[in-house]
Amino acid sequence: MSATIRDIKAATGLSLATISKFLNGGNVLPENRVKLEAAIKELHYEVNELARGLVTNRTRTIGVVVYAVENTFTGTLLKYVGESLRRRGYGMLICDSGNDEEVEARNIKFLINKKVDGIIVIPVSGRANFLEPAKNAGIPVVLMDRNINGEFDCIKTNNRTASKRAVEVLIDAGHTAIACIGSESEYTGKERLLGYKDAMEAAGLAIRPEYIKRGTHSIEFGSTAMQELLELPEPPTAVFMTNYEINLGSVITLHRLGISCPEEISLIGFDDLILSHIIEPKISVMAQPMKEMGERAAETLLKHIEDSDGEAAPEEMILSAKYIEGESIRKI
Amino acid sequence: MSATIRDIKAATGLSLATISKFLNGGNVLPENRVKLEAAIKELHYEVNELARGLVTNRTRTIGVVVYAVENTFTGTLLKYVGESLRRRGYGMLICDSGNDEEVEARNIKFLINKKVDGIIVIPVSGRANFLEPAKNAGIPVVLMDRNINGEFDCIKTNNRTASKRAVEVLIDAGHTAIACIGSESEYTGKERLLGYKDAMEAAGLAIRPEYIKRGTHSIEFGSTAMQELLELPEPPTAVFMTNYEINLGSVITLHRLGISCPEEISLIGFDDLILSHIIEPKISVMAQPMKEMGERAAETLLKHIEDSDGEAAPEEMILSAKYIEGESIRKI
DNA sequence: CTGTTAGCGCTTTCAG
DNA sequence: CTGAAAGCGCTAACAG
Repeated sequence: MSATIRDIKAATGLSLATISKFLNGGNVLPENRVKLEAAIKELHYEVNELARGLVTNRTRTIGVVVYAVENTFTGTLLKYVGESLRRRGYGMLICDSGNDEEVEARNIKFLINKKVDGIIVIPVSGRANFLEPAKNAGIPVVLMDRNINGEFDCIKTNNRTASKRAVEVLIDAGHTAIACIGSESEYTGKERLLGYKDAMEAAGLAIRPEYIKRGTHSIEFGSTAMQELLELPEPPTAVFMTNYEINLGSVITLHRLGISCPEEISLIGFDDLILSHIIEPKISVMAQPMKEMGERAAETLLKHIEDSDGEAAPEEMILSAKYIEGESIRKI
Repeated sequence: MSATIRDIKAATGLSLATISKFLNGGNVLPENRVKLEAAIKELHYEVNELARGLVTNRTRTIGVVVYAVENTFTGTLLKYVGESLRRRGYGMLICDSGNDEEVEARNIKFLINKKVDGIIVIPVSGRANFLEPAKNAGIPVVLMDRNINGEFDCIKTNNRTASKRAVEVLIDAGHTAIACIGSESEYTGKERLLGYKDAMEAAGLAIRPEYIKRGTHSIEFGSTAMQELLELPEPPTAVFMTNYEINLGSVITLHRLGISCPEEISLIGFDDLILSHIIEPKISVMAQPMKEMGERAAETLLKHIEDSDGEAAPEEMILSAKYIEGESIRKI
């Protein structure tokens, strides 16, 4: 169907080696350059990257595995990762795990078989064995957002510290009955809960078990957890919501029940994605530096690939989340 | 680095042909099957899809090019497309065009060079020449959401009819001063504006030029357009917002200016993505069948690939958007 | 059922 | 600067 280098050879009379050299930016005689350019245009020739990759053992393609593509957080990260990779001349092969660990494991194998030069993962959960095949194949891996066990490079934010800071904002506003809604299976959920406890303890406040809600990373859970908190005999006066989906779910419940924020309940959330700007009132949040995370992940991975620095010790890069003030916290 | 079929040969004593046959699901003697499985596990053998693709001329991979990955609409579509493809044994190679037509054109070439079996595109705009290379290479293409010029298969919704219906809902509620905010460069923007006009004309209502706002497909534009409408000497009593981003932008403005909906202004929007459920009040919308669109796109493309039906006439599949009632329309 | 052989389209020595 | 030849890892005849 499509033209090959042999068709170019037939059209120009040049040898395969010369054509290949030209395709890869090498020097050829001006007259040959003209002939080649004409033949390539004429025949709609495009390099077959399969063949090229087979011999060079490099595909200039990075696999990116995300736990859910439809998620705004991962979508935003993908955007920045993709931009960085493109700038460096790499393509991106995105795989969606659909929050399913089996699919995630298959995605990794798929990418290995496709001979990607490296893999970036925003993992579904905290189990790392699914990355074994990449390790065996010698393919560098960089994790984002959620760390696993220190075996791989990881770009993340100071989840625990930032969470402590978030809760301190509530405490500084005079709140003492502070609840926390978080995801239970993920790395970030665990870290952020620890930050919550850090702040409470540092302030000498009691941690009431009924104020800690843990469940899935979902709008649904955020919604029901908030409702349960409100139905307690002594509901909290402030809530720390530890991820974007929980921010959304919580706010849905408040709207549904007609509870006003910050008058009746104060909120602080995590992640400053578009929603935060549209919800009334504007929620105060700890914002993760999305662009920087994406860029750092791409750069770190490419450094490994291009320096092929064998077995460098895994690095953990921790970026700082920033406090963005909204109007969701009442001083008492 | 990784094991090849030759390593398996050395480990088992079998021939390349037998091993290949086994890898592709062929029958081998039970004892050989045992040997092969052991060797494969032992050596962490994984097929090199580059080599396989080179000889079979099929990669079982579909390229998907979207105008913006971080966009919830495309993310949702990607999710369903990906699920369908996986179910059929195909992988998905996602490329983000970042709303840039040059990047989009490069993405198509990238996918061709990677020898994908087919391409699904949610295009940036209405210019089709960027798909020429795919045509030349004989790679089937299916468009989603935005049609281009009838040269390719396309899965979309009844934008014009659905828009007419949306405006009729406003008219039926007694509104006559109805504005429309839409994107100007895209196929969907144009179609939806036509639907608006259809409804206005059918009802014998004047179409006031100052009530038609056209600009980019963005939250920013939705936001400023709504503001401009409100500042008119005679502001509209109802607004038809023709895409998701414009829904968001418009609502942000209302919130910022403290204008209440539906008391002071009535709204109807397009697309029922998560935001609609969190915004107060719940916006009435025309909802596109996201899952069906994704599935149909995948199925249509695979049919072309697997039947390799040469030059079948391009098909346009039109799905119906559904009216979802919210609380954003006041009867007058 | 198994083995031998040729070749997919490209890059890469190594000579010239 | 150019060319001839070998080979990346796999599949696909064809024989046996």
